[in-house]
Amino acid sequence: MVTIRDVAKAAGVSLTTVSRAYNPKAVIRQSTRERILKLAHEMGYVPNLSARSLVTNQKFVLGVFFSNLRSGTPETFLSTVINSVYEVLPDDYLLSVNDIAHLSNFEARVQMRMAGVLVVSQSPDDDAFIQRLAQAQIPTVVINRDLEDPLSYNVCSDDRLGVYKAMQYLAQAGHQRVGMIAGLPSYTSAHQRRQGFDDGVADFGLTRVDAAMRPGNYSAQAGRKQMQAILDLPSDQRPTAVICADDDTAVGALRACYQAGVSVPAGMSVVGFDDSIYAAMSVPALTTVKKPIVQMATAGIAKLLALIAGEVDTVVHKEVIAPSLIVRESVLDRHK
Amino acid sequence: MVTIRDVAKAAGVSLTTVSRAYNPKAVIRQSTRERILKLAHEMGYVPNLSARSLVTNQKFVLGVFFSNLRSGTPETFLSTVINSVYEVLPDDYLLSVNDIAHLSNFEARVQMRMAGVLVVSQSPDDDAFIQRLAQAQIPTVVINRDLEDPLSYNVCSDDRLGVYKAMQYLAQAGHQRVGMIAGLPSYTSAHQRRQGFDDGVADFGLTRVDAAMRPGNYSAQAGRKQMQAILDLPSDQRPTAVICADDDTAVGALRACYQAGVSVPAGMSVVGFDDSIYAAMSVPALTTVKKPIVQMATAGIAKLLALIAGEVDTVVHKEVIAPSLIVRESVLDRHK
DNA sequence: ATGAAAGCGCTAACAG
DNA sequence: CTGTTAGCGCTTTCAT
Repeated sequence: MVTIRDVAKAAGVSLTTVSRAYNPKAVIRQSTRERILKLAHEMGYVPNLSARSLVTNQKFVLGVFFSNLRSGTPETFLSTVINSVYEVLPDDYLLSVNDIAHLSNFEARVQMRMAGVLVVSQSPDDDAFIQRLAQAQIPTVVINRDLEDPLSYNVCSDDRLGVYKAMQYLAQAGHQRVGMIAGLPSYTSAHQRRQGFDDGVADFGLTRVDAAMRPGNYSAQAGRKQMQAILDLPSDQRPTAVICADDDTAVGALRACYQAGVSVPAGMSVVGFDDSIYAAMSVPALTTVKKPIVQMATAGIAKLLALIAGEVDTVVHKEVIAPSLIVRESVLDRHK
Repeated sequence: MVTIRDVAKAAGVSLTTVSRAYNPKAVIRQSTRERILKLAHEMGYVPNLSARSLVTNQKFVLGVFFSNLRSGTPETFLSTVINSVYEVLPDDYLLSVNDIAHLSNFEARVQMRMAGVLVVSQSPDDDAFIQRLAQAQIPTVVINRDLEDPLSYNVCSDDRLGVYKAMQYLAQAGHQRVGMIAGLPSYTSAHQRRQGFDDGVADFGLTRVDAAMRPGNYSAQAGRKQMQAILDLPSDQRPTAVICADDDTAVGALRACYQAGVSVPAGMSVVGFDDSIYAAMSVPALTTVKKPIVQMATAGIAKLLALIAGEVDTVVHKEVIAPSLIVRESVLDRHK
């Protein structure tokens, strides 16, 4: 293993000079730096980060935490977020992927070793963890969930607006009677999506079909069961379109329609939320609100890197990104 | 920050003794060890791994590499593999997720810092990377792909057998005329799956419909296009069932049927491969061969940990796991 | 069974 | 602009 000493000897300078060559803001003659860097590279020298960490206390791992990797994390999140992180990750940093629900040894894994943490949060269950990060003074950015009382930087999407846009689209497509299969009441996003629904009904003069306002839990099972209940309604009492709290719910709803022999969108229109990978794959392909996960991840990681670099920004604590509507096949245009 | 010195002082022993308390195989009186460990814990002492690494050269990061996180990695792989790793990961290890196709700085990220690497390989493109790991003497296990000439431990699934099982099922369900939409010819798995098809045709007396033997590339687009071509055949020249090289292809095939007004499975049976997350979600739900990803990951990580621990095993270099058939709705039972 | 001392590879004052 | 020196927190001989 070639160390800084070997390089120093070969270059005919002291350890310190070599060390400085690797430190961008050290004062050193440009020509010496170049000469050393070139030589070091030829010799196959790679700085030992353990040694550096030991003296500087710097860390070279960036942590990404998901609420629960075993269930509930939309699969697209994982790869999308990881990719976004790598876009901008300094090339001596490692990216560690973790699961809040099953984390053990916070001290050794997180506190001692992570330069910063990006939390992709799905639920308030993560609050204890987020608080712990704050206490440990670890630079943290929370994305995906709207933090009520932000202890950390927070980048989230405007879910209310997303559903509102879907409602507008429904109205324009000539729908009048609408229903909704909701999300888990304990989730902030569920309320925001419901709010978008209510605002849409009010602003676009739609009719809320109370018997078609159903509870749900972000699962396909619930989506199926609740859509069955809606389809059990006499056809003149049914809504012509149903907004689902997420794509899983919507896919379940699609299945219920299929099994009941109701064609989508001819007999029932369905709208999802998230734009998960199977939204485009489903039959029919799902019209859905695309959660701006790429934008949240990109903005979040940029902020995190700035925090780590010490560029503190005490003003902006929350950033809200607008989602967009992806029109596919599951909503009928009643004007045609 | 509390260091080993502080603990030593508080316990009235030397640094060395505290260090020994943390080293399972050091000679130290049991009662002293317990006393020290308890005290250290109370004081909030956490061993500094940078310092330990510096002297022992041990590493405390386990790397998981995927062929390409931006495309081609079935989404389920990611979370499944990560979960399997955490099942057994020692709690002072970090898990780092990486992308072979976009890896930079091998030396600093991998060579200097990873105790071992689990490669979830999709294609021969990864061979250069695998070779590099071998050269760098990094404990490595490659899963998911059948390595022709294993430089590393290799855990893969018997894809031939998987398709063969599907063929058997088709035969039992009364199908006679069969076709296939294949995978990328450059992939070993494509050949193995094709072999399973051919073996199935031979052993179960099925009829291979040559006009329905189509190329593919593991994408829904290809699946759709190729199924369209199959559906363009006069109905008496069509196969009654088509095996797809993977679930993406199968989902595309499902769409083609839907658009052509051919109902699945009544008018056409479709079988996938992988058991990806949308296999259960599709309409109709896909009958498919489940790739034993959990088993591969579990076996692979166990082997990797053994390698890291220095328990070398020069005999077994490859482990092959049998996949299973998941019966859902996309195959017609022609006996009914 | 325990302690003293040396040193892992590097950075950070402090001099020059 | 460059070199000398003193550690960072820990493990490891070598004594005792």
